[in-house]
Amino acid sequence: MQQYTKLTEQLRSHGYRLTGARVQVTRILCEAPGYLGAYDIYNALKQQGINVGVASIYRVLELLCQLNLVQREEFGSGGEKFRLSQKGHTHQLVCSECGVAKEFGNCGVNPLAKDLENSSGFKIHEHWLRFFGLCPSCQHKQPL
Amino acid sequence: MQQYTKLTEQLRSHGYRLTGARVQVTRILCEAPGYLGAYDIYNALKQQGINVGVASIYRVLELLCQLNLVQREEFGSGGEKFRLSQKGHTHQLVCSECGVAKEFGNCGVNPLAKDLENSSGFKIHEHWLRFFGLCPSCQHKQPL
DNA sequence: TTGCTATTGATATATTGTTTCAATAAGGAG
DNA sequence: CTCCTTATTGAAACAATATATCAATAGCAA
Repeated sequence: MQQYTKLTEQLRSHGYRLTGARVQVTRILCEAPGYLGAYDIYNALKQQGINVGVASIYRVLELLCQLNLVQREEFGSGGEKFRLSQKGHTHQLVCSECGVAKEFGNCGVNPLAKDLENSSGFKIHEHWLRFFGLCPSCQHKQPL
Repeated sequence: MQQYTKLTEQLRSHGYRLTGARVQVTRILCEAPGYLGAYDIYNALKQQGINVGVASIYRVLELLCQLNLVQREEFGSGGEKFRLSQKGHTHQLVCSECGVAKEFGNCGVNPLAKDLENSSGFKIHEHWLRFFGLCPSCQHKQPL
């Protein structure tokens, strides 16, 4: 998992100790297909017999966010979600059930951005385009 | 405040009783300039000497959301925020410095949504388009 | 006014997030 | 490899937000 190695090296090279908590949280993030909440990570680790305090998980996530290695998001209820930083700006297709997120390519909103800059006086430097829905696998699950 | 009357009539015409809790929560929403959290409403009412249980506030908000009279959002930490429905779905121009948000009109991404449904198998039910930038006033402030 | 029942507030509980602090372990020095 | 410093940790207490339950209440139709 070269992604994982890259992250831990980033931590080291910024002078941070490579501790158990950091290693484990980073590993879970690398293994996850999409967004995870702090308590998702906590439970995943617990299930693997690894105990990392909730506070530490938040601390690691905060640190990884500061280093731009992880992105923090929130959508729907249930607090903030995290995942490995992706290249480029955010164009996502997010499953509102399981949190899986797929990126997609260009979106064609740049002309609109230009118009908005002119009409609003804002200096736009970023945009998100995000679709929410049910992924194929969640569509087939039984509703409880 | 005709907005307020419209909301209460909507409730009545859907067969819901016009109760104290519904009236008060609706009124606060009508008076507010922007987004409010459930506890913001709770405290606003308390300050006016009106007691409405937290549970009821959530119930009223849920109901108003179902009737599409209120929109639920979340940005930043601190849970969900609510405000009266605006026309159209969420297309915002957000100042990354001061948080001011301006809505803007239609965005033309629906064709893209269709394409994505076909190529991904997702069942899309919502989207966000959000631009981030510096609003005119923040452009003139000194950087710290 | 009365009676039915949708609706409520209180309460308990769950979930998410932050703070504090003594104990621990990472990793450089020797 | 061992010691030492101190960055980092986990536990626990706390705070804020959200939901479930249930007996009591208040809307509203008749």
